[in-house]
Amino acid sequence: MTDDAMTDDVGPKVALVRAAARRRPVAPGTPDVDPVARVVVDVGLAHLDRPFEYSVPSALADLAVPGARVRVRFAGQDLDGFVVGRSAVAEHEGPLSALRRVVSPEAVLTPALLALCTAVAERYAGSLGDVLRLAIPPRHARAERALTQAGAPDPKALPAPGASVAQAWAGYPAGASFLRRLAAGEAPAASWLAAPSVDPARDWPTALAGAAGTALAGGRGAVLVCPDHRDVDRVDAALTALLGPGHHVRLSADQGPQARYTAWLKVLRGHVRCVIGTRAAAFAPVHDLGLVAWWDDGDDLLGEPRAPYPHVREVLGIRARLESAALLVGGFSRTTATALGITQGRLRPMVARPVDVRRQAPRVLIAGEGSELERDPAALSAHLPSLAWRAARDALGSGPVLVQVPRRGYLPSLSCQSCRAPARCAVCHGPLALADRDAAPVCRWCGTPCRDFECPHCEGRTLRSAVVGARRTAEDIGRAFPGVPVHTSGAGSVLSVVAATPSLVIATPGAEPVAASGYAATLLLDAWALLERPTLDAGEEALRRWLAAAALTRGAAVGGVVVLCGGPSQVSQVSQVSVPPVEALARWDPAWFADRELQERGELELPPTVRLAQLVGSRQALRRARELLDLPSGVSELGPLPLHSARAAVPVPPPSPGGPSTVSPVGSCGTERLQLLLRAALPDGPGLVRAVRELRALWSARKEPEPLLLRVDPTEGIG
DNA sequence: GTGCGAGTATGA
DNA sequence: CATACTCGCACC
Repeated sequence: MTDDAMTDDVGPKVALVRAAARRRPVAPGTPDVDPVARVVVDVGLAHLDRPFEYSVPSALADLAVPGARVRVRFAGQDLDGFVVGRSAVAEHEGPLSALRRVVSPEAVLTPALLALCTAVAERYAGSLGDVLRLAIPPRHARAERALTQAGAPDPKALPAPGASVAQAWAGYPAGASFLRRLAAGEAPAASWLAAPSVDPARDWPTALAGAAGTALAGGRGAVLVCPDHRDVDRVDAALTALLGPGHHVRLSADQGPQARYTAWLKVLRGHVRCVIGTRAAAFAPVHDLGLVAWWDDGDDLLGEPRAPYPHVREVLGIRARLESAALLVGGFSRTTATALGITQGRLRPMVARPVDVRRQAPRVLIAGEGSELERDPAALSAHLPSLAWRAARDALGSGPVLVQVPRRGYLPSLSCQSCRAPARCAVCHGPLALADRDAAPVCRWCGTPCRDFECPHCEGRTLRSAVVGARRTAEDIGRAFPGVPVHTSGAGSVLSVVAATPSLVIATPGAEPVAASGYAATLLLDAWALLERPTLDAGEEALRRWLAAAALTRGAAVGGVVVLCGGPSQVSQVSQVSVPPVEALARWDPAWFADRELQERGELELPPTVRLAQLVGSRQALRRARELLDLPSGVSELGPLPLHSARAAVPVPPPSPGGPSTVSPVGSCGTERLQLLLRAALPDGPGLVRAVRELRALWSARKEPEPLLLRVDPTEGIG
């Protein structure tokens, strides 16, 4: 920092700064052009989340372009940052340090990306630095060099979106006008409920690719996001089929650093304008963006697990607005968040004709209605209702049968044999689970093995499995259908496709392989297990998973059948009562369910009809947080309550005699973590989020000793 | 977070 | 009066 540039240029006041900042360094090596750089420094402190000014040594004048990665001295350490602007004069009164190094002159933080990341940080009360880390992949110098040497590719001729796109969207009356407006450079926004189709010319990946192709043909770019890489594979293939190679790139977490950065650079440099990828692809710096689209809004993989936890829905929604792009959210089901967009007039519904849905959707049967007393020994041994067993047996004559099981692993969840209460850890009251067939049960929260179980309610000492998991089911079902090949797909080994020949495919939700020309039948097991999850979205999530599996099944017109097992209707008295997710599946009417669910959320003042913010910490931390919080009017406080109260259906028994000191804290279970929820009506949401952001800055500036977690739009602990 | 200066405590 | 330490705040 011995640079003389630093002393020279702290001069006249700032009136002309804005005009001067617009000039670009023209003559290489000219030292006096915009010698001040505004730098967003990655200092992990909330109250320092703003640009700082540095002097630009003349040797770096041409390299330190807006968007470049740099290294700067900050508070005695070398930190990474991005140049976000250059100017002739500093606004900062004191002396400036010099940029230490330009890591790469590649302008990775484009103005559009900066605007997007700033808006996302604001929306989630997070820091810009955190969002930039999600948006910009780590630099890979070799990829940068290799791509530079390769040079920009010749723009290949784009095939005009022809009959194939029209065909993929033919089943949707609103499709033609959406595509027309998209092609014309407008910004339509739609919630697309895909009709199930096992016809590759009309399936959802082809339709999505067609929408992207339409944006490209209109001279604009497209960003497509899918929850996982298998969905990305399908859309990737559909894009290649439609556009040929070279017009799109893929950006997904399963790529290596070099492949990922190469693909990202191709987008940044404008070599391609179409991206298909997993959630981080929502930030891909596509030029002239014309379309943002994502698939399966309800999949929790679209929620970023790192701070500030932005959801693809919000990122792409903000982005469509900032860049005037069309927006398309697709799925076999519709989330309440998307249904809200429709009622607010932000989204237009795009659905198939009822007659097409009826033909293309499988027939849905609810096991337990009517013939439940009839028992088959083979069905019994497979733990299947006989209706399901017979459906599978019949279907195996003509193709593969999918069996969806809601939980992974072997006997995953345990309860008391005598009173059926969920078995809980003696240390922290987390749920007990069997990881292996032979090992002792283990707490899923703190990992403590449980050697001698004693039920706090009935003093029973025996455990039973509450839900039969995937591996167990595969063994049982395999025995029930001797001679039929059995495939499993789930955590660890996920299959993407299975052949059209008869086989049994046991899969956990989200891991169902696609069967060429569709499954002949699909069994959905343990419906209760999904429905009774004590989370806000249990019904929505159950229906989403059922529809996703059912959509891989042949249409009713060609004998496709889905059997829902272990659902509420298996208790025949309950079948009279409407269980909305079950009814929505049977009628294949996700729109009805979403509307109904949204209305219920509205009546109960639950998200997405209100804005929630969550504070998590010790009792002292929350007390202090409330002192520092400057809440606008209209925000209500709920709690503080123990964080896991929703999941801990069992009351917490008193600590064993001998005092709390004998119970050693294990993991996070030892410290008492409470949550305080802040709730605001949607119009007051920005005020709530601003208050949370200010609290975060204060907490950091005051060096509060206790940790405090702040989260806007929490997903856990709000059941 | 780190570095530093002001202010305060401690001891020869 | 010199040195050791804490506290508070700026960090460009």
